[in-house]
Amino acid sequence: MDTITRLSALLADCMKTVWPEAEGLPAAEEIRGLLAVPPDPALGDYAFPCFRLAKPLRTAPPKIAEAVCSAWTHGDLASVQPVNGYLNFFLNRENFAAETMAALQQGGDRYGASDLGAGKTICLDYSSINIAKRFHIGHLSTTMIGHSLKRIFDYLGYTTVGINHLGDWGTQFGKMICAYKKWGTKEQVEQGGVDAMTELYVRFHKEAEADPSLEDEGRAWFKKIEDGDPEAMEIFTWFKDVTLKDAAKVYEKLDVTFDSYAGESFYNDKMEPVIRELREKGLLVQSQGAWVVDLEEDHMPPCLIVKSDGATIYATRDLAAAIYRQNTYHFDKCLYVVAYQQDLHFRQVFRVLEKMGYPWAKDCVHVAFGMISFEGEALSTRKGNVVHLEDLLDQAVAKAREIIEEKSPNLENKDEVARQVGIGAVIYTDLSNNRIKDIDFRWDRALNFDGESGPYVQYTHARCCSVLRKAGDLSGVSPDWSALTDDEAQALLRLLSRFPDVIRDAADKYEPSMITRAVTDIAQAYNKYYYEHRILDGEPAQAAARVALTDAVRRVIRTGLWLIGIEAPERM
RNA sequence: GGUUCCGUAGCUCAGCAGGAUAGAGCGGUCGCCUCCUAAGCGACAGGCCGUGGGUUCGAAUCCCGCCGGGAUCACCA
Repeated sequence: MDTITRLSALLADCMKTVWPEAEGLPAAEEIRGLLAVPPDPALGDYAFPCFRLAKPLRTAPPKIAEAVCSAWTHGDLASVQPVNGYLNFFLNRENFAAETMAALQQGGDRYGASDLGAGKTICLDYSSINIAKRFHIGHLSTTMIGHSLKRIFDYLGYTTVGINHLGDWGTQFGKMICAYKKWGTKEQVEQGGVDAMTELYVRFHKEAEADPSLEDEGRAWFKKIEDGDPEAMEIFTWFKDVTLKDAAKVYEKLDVTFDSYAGESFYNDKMEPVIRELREKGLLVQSQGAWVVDLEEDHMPPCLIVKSDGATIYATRDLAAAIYRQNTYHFDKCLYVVAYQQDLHFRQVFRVLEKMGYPWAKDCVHVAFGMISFEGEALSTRKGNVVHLEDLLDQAVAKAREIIEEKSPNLENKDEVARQVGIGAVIYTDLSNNRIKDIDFRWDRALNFDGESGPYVQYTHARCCSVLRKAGDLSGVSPDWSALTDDEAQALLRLLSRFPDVIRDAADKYEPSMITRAVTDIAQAYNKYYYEHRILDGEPAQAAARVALTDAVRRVIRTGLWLIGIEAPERM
């Protein structure tokens, strides 16, 4: 049991002793939640506000605080002082250090991991790229938030299923084939890849303005895809392969993987049963020539299921996909890491699932994130107002390489470290703010390696590694935890002790940025500690304690960075 | 207009199941490498927490109104 949990339990007992008859006293668990950190460390390490006890006990808060203080008998754990209605606890620092270090050492490389999610499955729908489109910065958030959440839930013992719900269906693919047949060559697409496909698509639209009959030809080609025409399928599948090969390069750089690439086309033959089911359940009504599910009682516009031309739409596919995922994976949660623009769409789809009588509809969650713009303007492929992710990653790596050349000319594996640092910087920026915040991409900010940044945290990790290399072997020395009773070490220990809670909070809120912030705080606290204290000098027992703390920081930073998808080089 | 999200330092943001004097980073000014990595550390400057009410012993945090901004409102995804 960690120190805070013990403190909470003892405080609950203590209050029960003082007021055996009282009702409405908080239980240990509740106390743990109410414990606060005082604004000034001089006031104590933890504080319990007594104000809400005033009513049940019919006593003024300062009196309550005094009564608890005089009954407190656990000075070995913490001393306590009454101040203005607060119980201010001063932890026994050596004890806190010893307990926290014990937990850290017991956790080892899996500190903060748990079996909380044992037997539970989480599906994550993220990245979900479109076929024939280049991977650009607008795809980074969904990719990295999803990837990070997958690692976080893995770490907490859940079974996770990462799904890249490919955007590989729709009339545009018919148009692309049409354009390819008219103006394209095999070599052109083989060599030009996705860019060549985009060119064909752009050309199609240009020519279609002059010759509207092209639109019909495009539609005809899409119909052929739907019907499984061999030639159409061959080209379509090929386009898909080329796109995925292109995306694979980026995924490899980011070290992002998926368990499934079942995209929209995968559900082509799975929508008919859904439509039938909706009809049987009496949910489908005809409106303006289309079939919809009315959601007026939910204050939402109707959910369109079948268009007036008889074709299905993305809501239909999302319904089919959700049902398929539940039947296949039996998920406990299905997370959709998709931009907030689609908020209404998901609310509609989830509501329709509920109306269909699926109790698991409530387990579908839209993990929404903010929009990305570029230097203040909306991203637009047509206007050329995009930054391709590969370019961004390459530039970040190049910048890292420059800095290494300047600061660590003797580093052995410069290219490898430049790759880790450059990509880490990009990912850190993406996962540093609450996901709902819009991001205005700016080159100067994306390539800033100072202050709160990926490289800063990685640097701190490398610094820990450096200290540990110089420490030599202290395994025979029993650490003297009283060497960790200073303010800086205690601040660091507090952050480290809270880290497992942070992981759980991040999972509860689907918020990787909480991890980003936690590792940043730990890095800051360590850098401060590093400047205030000599780690390797002094008595062996003291050095052993400080080295152990350094090793704990190293491991926690490494774990934290891993959870957000960033590597931790040992030198930089 | 309906729905929904957001508004905290010049900029980017933490803090929001209410708690003591609102915190970081960037940018600015000024310090710190005979000592474990200066991609670091410290100091200074910078705030009616959009605004007006309400609830409360206590509100940046909860509720309501208003102002400002984003997103969205069926045959694209």
